[in-house]
Amino acid sequence: MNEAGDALEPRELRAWMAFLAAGHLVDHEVERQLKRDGGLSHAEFEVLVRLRSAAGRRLRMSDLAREVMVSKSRLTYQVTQLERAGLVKRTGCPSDRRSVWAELTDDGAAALDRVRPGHRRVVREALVDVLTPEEIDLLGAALGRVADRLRER
Amino acid sequence: MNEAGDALEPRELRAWMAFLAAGHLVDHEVERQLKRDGGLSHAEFEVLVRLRSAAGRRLRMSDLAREVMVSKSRLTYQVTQLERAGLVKRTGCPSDRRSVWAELTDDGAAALDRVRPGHRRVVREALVDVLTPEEIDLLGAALGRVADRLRER
DNA sequence: GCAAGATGATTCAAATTCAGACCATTTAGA
DNA sequence: TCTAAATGGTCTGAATTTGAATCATCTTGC
Repeated sequence: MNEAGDALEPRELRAWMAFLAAGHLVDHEVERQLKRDGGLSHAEFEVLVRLRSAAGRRLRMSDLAREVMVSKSRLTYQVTQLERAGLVKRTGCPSDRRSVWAELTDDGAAALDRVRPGHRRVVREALVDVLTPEEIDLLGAALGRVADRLRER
Repeated sequence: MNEAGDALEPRELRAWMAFLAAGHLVDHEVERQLKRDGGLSHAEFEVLVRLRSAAGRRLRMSDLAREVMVSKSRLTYQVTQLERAGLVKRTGCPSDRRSVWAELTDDGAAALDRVRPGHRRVVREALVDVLTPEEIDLLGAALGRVADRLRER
């Protein structure tokens, strides 16, 4: 019934526009809180979060880039900034001398602790608390599938 | 049961991460297609889309900025680029001499026609076709509510 | 053991984005 | 009618992002 290039149906269009708008607006809130409470961009925050939960609090640059979904050159810049702020440090990896470990410092962990409560509050207020538990589950399942599909390419 | 700064429950966390990841990945696809097929960024494309559906194919800069959800200075830059490419033109507004109309040109409309089929295909393949009709509806309702809440601030 | 290609990361210049200052006009209020 | 505040846009310099080029190190296949 719908060819690939046809206009979206109203229901589809509504979903697409809501998806776009919610993405923009929520991210804007998140960005604002992180900047205000810790001087961090959202991407920088994500870097710290991933490092925190990694074994030995460290990851190789390219794995980190993959997880945070940023380009390699962008990550290089961000890690440089974080390093300058003392929140992360770089170490050479002995087994593969091409790669570089980015490692969370104690200051980095502390910075994370400082902003995380506010961050959670924003995620709650902007997204979680606005949805019913059923919606939460369905959102997780549906958008999880969307993300998985796009990752496996 | 949940205080504002507590960690998210697993179900909530899954939804939040899926929301983030899907946002990034879908936007990446959209960006890629628009750049490839028409040399447009997603934001530029949105500008053209809004102008197309506006009365007289034109909007004042600040209304446009509000609709596309970009800062005023960013829109100034983007419209300058689009104008340079001949897809949009600026006109002074006679009733309020502060404001400026951004108006879609015929070339702009043509450019839109050129990229739109591909754009729809991407939205279909990345999002719409991955979801059931029920999920589409629920996504529209739930995220529509999220967006509305954040807009009314 | 070695050349050719893959991989990990950085660098560079150009393009874009940001935040705030700024200018012109309009609106409201005394 | 004036003036202070609000609004609409642009501009500026600094920060960030992009994409291609580069460099060094691994891996493969011979």
